[in-house]
Amino acid sequence: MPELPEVEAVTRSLRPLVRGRRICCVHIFHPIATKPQSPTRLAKFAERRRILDASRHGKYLLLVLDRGLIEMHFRFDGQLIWFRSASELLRRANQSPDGVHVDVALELDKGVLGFADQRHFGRVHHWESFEACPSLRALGLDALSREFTPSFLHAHLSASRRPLKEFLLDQSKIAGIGNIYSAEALWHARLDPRRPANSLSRTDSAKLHKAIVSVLRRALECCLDPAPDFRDPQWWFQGLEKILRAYQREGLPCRRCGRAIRRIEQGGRSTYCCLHCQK
DNA sequence: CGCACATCCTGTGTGC
DNA sequence: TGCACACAGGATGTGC
Repeated sequence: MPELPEVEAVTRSLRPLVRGRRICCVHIFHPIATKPQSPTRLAKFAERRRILDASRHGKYLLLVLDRGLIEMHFRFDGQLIWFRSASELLRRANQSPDGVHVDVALELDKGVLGFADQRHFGRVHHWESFEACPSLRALGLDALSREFTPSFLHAHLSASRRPLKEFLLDQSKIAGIGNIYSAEALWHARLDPRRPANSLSRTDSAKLHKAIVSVLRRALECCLDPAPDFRDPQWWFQGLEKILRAYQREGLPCRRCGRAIRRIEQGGRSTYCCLHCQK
C-alpha cells in the first residue's frame, strides 16, 4: 500500500473501525513482522490499551493508543485485513492451501485488525511515544501538510546535489513520495529526473511543488473511490493506472509529445520519464 | 556528513 | 510444462 495517497486512504477507512476500541489480544503468527522488536514486546505493550485514533505520517500508519503507539509500515505489499471475530481470524488465517496470510492481528473488543505481508518486508512496532520511534523522528515534512511550501522545497533542493528523483525518494526531506509519484511529479513538472536538485531555479521549484501536490491529491481522490475494503484480502486500489503518465509506461507514447517513455535506472530502481519534454 | 550499494523476503511475469 | 532469471509501490545498515 505503498505511497502517501494509498496509506492516507487506508487511514481514513480504518479510523471509524478502530477509534475508541480496546485491544484485547495480540496474535503474532509471523514474528518476523515485529523485527527487530520481539513479538512479546508488542503483545505486552498493546494488550489492554485503547486506540484513540488512526493517523499517518509519510507512508507510516499510526495507531495512537492511550499509552504509546503502534507504528505500521507496509513497504511494498503489506495490507490490512478485517475479521469480524477472533474465531473468524483463527479459522481463516494461514490455513493452507487457500487461507489468508496474516502476520499480526490485533483482536479488539469489536472486530480484529490483521496486518499481512507475504513478502515479510512490512513491519508492526510499538513505541512509548512518537519521539521514541527513530524512523518517525527521521521523517521530513509530510508532502500534504500545510508547511510543505514552494519555498520549503526550494530551500532543500538548493542544499542537495543529488539527482531530482533520488532527492524526492529521501523521506528525511519530504515524507510520503515513492517511486510512482516521484516519476509522475517530475513528468508533470517537465523536469529531467537526472538533474541535480540544486540546479533548479525558484520557478522550477515552484513548478515541482505544484506537480507533487497535485499528483498526490489526484491519486488520493482515486484511492478514496472506491474506498479500501479490508474485508476482502484480494482487494487493491483500482484505476490508478488511468492517471499515470510516466510510471510503467515504457515504450508507450508520451501524452504530451508522443515520443516513447523511457525506463532508466537510478539508485538501483526504475525511473520512467520522457527524455524529450523533461529537461 | 553525503553517498553508493547490499540486504532484507517472496511472488509473479517473461523468455527459453 | 519446467526452469532460470529479472523485477517489484521501501528503508536501513555498511563502508568509503
